[in-house]
Amino acid sequence: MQNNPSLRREIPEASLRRLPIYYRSLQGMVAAGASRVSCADLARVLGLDPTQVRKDVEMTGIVGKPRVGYALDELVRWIENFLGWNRPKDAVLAGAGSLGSALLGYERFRRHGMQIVAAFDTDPEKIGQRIHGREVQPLMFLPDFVRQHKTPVGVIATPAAAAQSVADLMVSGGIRAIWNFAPAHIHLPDGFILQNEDLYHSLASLSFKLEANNALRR
Amino acid sequence: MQNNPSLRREIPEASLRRLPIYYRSLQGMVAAGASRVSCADLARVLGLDPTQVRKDVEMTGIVGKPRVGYALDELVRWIENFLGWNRPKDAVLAGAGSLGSALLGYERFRRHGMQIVAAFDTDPEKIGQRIHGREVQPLMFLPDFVRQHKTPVGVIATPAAAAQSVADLMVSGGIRAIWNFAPAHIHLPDGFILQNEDLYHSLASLSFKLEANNALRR
DNA sequence: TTGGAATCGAGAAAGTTTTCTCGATATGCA
DNA sequence: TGCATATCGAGAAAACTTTCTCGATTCCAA
Repeated sequence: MQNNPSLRREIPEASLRRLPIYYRSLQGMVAAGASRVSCADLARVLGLDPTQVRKDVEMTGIVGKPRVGYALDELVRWIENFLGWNRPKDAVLAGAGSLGSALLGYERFRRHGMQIVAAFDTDPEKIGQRIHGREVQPLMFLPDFVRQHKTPVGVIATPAAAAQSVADLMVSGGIRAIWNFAPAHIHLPDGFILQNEDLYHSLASLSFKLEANNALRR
Repeated sequence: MQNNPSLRREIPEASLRRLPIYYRSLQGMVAAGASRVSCADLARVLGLDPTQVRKDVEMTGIVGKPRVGYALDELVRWIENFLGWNRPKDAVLAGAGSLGSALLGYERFRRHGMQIVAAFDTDPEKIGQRIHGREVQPLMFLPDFVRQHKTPVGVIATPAAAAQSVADLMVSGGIRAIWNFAPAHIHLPDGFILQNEDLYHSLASLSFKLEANNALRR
């Protein structure tokens, strides 16, 4: 089960986002006591196209048996390994508001490739508080922390106005990837990884579909 | 500025998700005192392809002037109208944990097509509490509330295990769209709108890219 | 008034993702 | 053992999205 970097290029984003769905279903099947699974099974449960599932699953590098499918536990491990979920990366959090606090409480991130090891904020009220076991530190300490601990990931849960400067701070400390929850466009130098988690994107999609649905009903 | 339902079909999801990005940039430009904007301007600021921006903007139905672009305030209004962000829909929240509480605090949802008007939970500790001005009610009251107020949207911020049953409850009350924050696959009858907001999707993408990046550095 | 430059709008081309099709192979049953 | 069936794996086709190209229009400056 090796990761050939040359094979790891050119993976469709859409496939990447479907793997967690499979992963979750598979874990449910494990819990239900199953030991083998086929792409057709997965597709049936999730309402997806079987071929699409197969293509996605093939990406991980696993080889199945015709007429049988895959060994359930093996497929789970291949997905974990493919996504790097079995090698959790450290992350720092900027912004300990309600969203940031909620993120700090998500212990399960650890089993999905990430653990938040420190939290930072500018609010004197928040600094020094402990949230889910981590003490909130002054934001200005963030770059040093990242530098010393070689933290690869930064999570931004600040107001939009602060997002870019926080990102710059993270970059200055040597972070390599940013998970941005602030509703703001962030610019990073080339080679840095940016993952935006913008609720307003979903809200746009949801709102539009609802309007279209309204129109249909008239 | 009318919404022709026949024109509102077949909008690429990707375009729908880019509109909020434009919207935000445009508001920044308004704040900066600009009065006109071209697709080229937007593309430059956001690092996107100008043609793509133009195609997306055209979807809203706005007509621009060659050599000039669009009137800034007009474009903002067209996007709002296209997405339905100027006609906020009521929503009920199920699950008043840390994420649910954070969502209740997002007053800005109202300007983006949605307002959470009530919160529900099963935890006796939480029931009766006021969170950001709304009292948490017993989950079993949700269907009646939805029925009486004709609430179109349900937000699920419960643990994964409860997600499907909460969704069924919402459907039974006559909800039409569900915004699901629980990491669970939800099945809805045909015709219902489901928007999944799954942090693990992003985590998969982020983690994978980081691994690929690691591989490059070796 | 006229020429040049910038932009829109629309259609064509290229690229990407999803779906279809088919051959190979393993399993279970007669 | 031999046959029917389910599934993988791979390549082709179809659908969709993004990017390219070009003509039409408007503004600005000479």
